[in-house]
Amino acid sequence: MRLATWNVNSIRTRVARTVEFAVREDIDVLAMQEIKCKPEQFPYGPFAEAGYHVEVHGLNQWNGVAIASREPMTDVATSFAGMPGFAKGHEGPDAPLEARALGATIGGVRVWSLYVPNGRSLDDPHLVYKLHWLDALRTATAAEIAASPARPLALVGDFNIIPFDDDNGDPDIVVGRSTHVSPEERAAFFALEGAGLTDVVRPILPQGYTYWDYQRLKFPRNEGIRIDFVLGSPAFADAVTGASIHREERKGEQPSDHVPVVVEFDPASGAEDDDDLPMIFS
DNA sequence: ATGCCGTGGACACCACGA
Repeated sequence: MRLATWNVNSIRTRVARTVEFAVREDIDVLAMQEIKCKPEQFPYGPFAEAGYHVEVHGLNQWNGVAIASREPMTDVATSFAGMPGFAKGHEGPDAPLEARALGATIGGVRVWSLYVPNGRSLDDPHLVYKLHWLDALRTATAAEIAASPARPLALVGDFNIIPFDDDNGDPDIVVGRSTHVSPEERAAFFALEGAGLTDVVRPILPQGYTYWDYQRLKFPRNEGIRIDFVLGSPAFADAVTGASIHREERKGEQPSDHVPVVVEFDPASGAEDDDDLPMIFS
C-alpha cells in the first residue's frame, strides 16, 4: 500500500495536479488537508474517474480534510474523542468543532488525516487551542492503540510543528519569537510519539522540507520547514518499507505551499523483518 | 511595523495562513 499525505491548500484550485500526482505515483490512499470547501463543493468527478473513493469533512472555506482511497473506507469519523473546538471569542468547552480531523479504516489500516491548528502567534488564544487539541489527540491515540494494538494506525497530515532545528530552514522562524518551534509545541509533538507513534519517514529521509511560504522567494532560496508527517503505531511502523518527499510538487503552475509525503507500507514485511521476534526454529 | 503571496467569500474588502 502506498499512502500519501498532502496539504493541498484548496482542492478546487488544485484538483487536476492532485489527481495527476496520485495516479502517477500509484497512491492507494491520499490524505488531504486544507481542502477549503464543503462536501457539496468537492470535485469528486476527477477522483472517481481515476478510481478513487473520497470521504470529505468540510464545514466552510476554512480548514477541511479528506481521504481518497482506491479501496472503500469504513468507520469514518469526523473528530477524535475529546477534540476541542474554537471560534473567535469562543474558546470555552462548548466552542464549535472545526474540520481538522478525518478518520477511516482501509484494508484493516486505520488512517487519520489531520490538520493541526496553526497557533498564529505566541500570545494568541489559538496557540492554547493548538496545545489542547494536541493533548486530546495524544489521549485519543493512546486509547486507540491500547484498544487495537495489532491494527496498524497512522496519523498523517500537517502537524504545524517543526520538531527539530534541522527541520527549520526559514530564518524568519525563530525560537522564542515564533510558533511551530516553541518548547511547548515541540513537547506536544514528542508526547504524541510517547503515546506509541513514530515518525516513519525520518529514519528513511533524515532531511527534507515539506513547506515553503509563497512569499519572499522562500522556495527558490530553499528556506522551507518540515511540518508534514506520517506517524505510525508499532504495527504500522514495522511494515514501512519506503518513503519519499515530493519536492517537485512545489514547482510549476499554481502549486500548494506544501508538498506530498509518501510512505510505502507492506503488511507482510512487518513480521518477516521483526528482529525482536524469537527465532525458536532456527 | 508592514507587506511580501495565495486562498475563498461576506467580495470598492475581509480573515486566515506558518
